[in-house]
Amino acid sequence: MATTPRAGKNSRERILDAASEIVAEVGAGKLTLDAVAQRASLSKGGLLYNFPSKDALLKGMIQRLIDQVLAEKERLRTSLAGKRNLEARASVAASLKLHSAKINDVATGLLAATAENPQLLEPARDVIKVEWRKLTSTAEDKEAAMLAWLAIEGLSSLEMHNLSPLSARQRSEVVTAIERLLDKGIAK
Amino acid sequence: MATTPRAGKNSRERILDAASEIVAEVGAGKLTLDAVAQRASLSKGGLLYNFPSKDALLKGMIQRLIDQVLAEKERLRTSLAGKRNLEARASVAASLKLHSAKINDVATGLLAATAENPQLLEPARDVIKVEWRKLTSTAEDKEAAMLAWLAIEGLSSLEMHNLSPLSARQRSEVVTAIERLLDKGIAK
DNA sequence: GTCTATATCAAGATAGAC
DNA sequence: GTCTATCTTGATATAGAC
Repeated sequence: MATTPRAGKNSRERILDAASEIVAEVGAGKLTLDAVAQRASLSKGGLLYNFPSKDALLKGMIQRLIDQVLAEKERLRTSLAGKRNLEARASVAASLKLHSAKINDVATGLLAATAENPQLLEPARDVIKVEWRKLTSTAEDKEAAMLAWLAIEGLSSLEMHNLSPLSARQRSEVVTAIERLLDKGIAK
Repeated sequence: MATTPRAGKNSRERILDAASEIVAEVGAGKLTLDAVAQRASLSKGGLLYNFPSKDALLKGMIQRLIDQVLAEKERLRTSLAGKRNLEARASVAASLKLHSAKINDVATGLLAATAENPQLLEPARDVIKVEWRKLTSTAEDKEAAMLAWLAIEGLSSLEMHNLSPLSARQRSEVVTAIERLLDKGIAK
């Protein structure tokens, strides 16, 4: 039903789609080669031809996810151009926008999957470092920008693990407060 | 070397210690019944007598961790008594204090371990909900308290996964900024 | 309450045909 | 490039003796 159309895609993309769907729907613990192969409508052998190991598959999934998030942030940065603490705003907006999307469930699962092999997170580390550097070096109010970014990070991490205690009302209060923080800063 | 003394403890505690050490040192992916039994100096059969399944073991680990964190927060709340936005401060202080401790590595690992069985996080969900309710209902400045708590949550989540891009300097700037936020609030 | 031995199973990976 | 069949391993869990 909610399955992405896969006709016309090459095997690699089809496999990545299938794997992401599994992670999003039933969690990384159920991400087996068998399951991926079945969902991508090909055999395990065919799967392993495209991704020679499970690690290679995870690596591919993570890279694609990173690319998607960066692209979204890029779009939002453009649409927010001219605002104060722009980079922080773009990050906040991207995080909020992606939250409701399937992509977030994938991220959650992948994060869990990296527990056995933290090295898989290396590309994410690099990206975060670069984006953070942009954020801190271009902010009009560095402290506000850092806090806003961290707060959104906290919110998103809690929601990822389904641990968020915020009511819908509180959540929107928080979003408003973050915007105000980015506008006005911390009181003197 | 850094092994906790285990003489005089009952099997249950010895097992929980051993399991926590494994998770902290080599990650949840290596938390096998064999490894735990060996480290706790007993057989796999003996282990399974105390915890009839791996899930039961994980459940025990998580509960003990929650108890430890709550106890730490309790102590800190007392020592901070009288300050503005007390609950938020106690959470922030507890999070910062626990960061350097072994307990944080255990938490990281356990979080990963819950990927296969999200239900294990249920007790954590409950505790977070209760603490959040205290925080929001007693805060002198609710918005500041919420943001401070979320920011610390974000920092701690990033550090858990070794994803934090903050330099040592920036980290202490952030801590200072959070304190200021709790003192003065967001600017009007 | 703890031990040894073993059953069972799931999953990643390989080999070679087509 | 994809398939089937098979190997191998590592892990949970059970059974029954001590």
